[in-house]
Amino acid sequence: MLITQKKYQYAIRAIFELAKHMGKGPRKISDIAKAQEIPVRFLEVILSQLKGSGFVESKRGFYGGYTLVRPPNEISVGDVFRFMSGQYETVDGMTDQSKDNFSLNVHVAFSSMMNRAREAAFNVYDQTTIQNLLNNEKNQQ
Amino acid sequence: MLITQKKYQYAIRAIFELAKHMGKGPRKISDIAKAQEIPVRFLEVILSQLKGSGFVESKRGFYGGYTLVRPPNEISVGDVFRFMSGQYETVDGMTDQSKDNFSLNVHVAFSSMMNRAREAAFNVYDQTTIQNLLNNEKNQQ
DNA sequence: CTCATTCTTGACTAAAAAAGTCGGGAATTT
DNA sequence: AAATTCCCGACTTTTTTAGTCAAGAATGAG
Repeated sequence: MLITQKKYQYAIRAIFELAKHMGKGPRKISDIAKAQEIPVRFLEVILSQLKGSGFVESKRGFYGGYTLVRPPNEISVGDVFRFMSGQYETVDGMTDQSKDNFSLNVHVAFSSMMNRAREAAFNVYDQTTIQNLLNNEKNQQ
Repeated sequence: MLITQKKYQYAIRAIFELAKHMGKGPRKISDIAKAQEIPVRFLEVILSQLKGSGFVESKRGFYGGYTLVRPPNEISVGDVFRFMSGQYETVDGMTDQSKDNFSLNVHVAFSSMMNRAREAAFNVYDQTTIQNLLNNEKNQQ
């Protein structure tokens, strides 16, 4: 579960959209959905989760919508990904190693390598901020 | 689809097991399955696929089984992963960008970042050979 | 030759995760 | 009060991953 989830991408794109709208008041879910081609109902769920991250705030009613409450250069893709993955209630409490109980073999080396790979990927995510994404868009137009 | 699949781990562990057995003739599927705690039937499928990679060979009959045909230090985890992912017939032929047709925006920057993350992870996989895993096991015992 | 053994093939089923939907309710503003 | 918009939890659908199975074909032993 570490790269290709649509949900993660949607989360980034929603925040990206909010970043573009900063200073202009709250943005409606339906508008974000339209702009970024995300299924509205699904986006509701995602934004609702994102509130827990502290990156966004919401307001109901006529002039309601979502607002980005931290500067785009202080939010990295890694932050968002990390938050989103924390949202799944992983009930087990067991590591892969304790589950299959022959630890003194390939498992240790293997999972250490897996961890290093994961870190390498997150290194990239952490170095990319929402602001970077915004800049990149500008350069392309 | 890039990190946690059991199937990938099983593939590595099977090859690892064959590496340990090198020079002693073919190893039976059932033995590999027992040694590495992999469901036999599933392992059949995996090894069967792996034959296409050129890393292993098989032989039927009484003294049959699987053999590793390349030295463990010439097989990297990345090689195996790459081969295994190629095994899925990805029929589409479309990139993520051509699918959703608004390419001049966050998508470009996002997928470029995703690619870099993927490369960073594979960099780790490529640097780890089966021999490395063997050595690591020895050190721990 | 024939029989036990072992891999082979392709289709099949099961389980889990991801993606997406829905209805009704609760704030907020006009 | 009425329109608007987010909120919440449960639900359904789709996709992916994991695992199974039965019948067949090669191989070597006796």
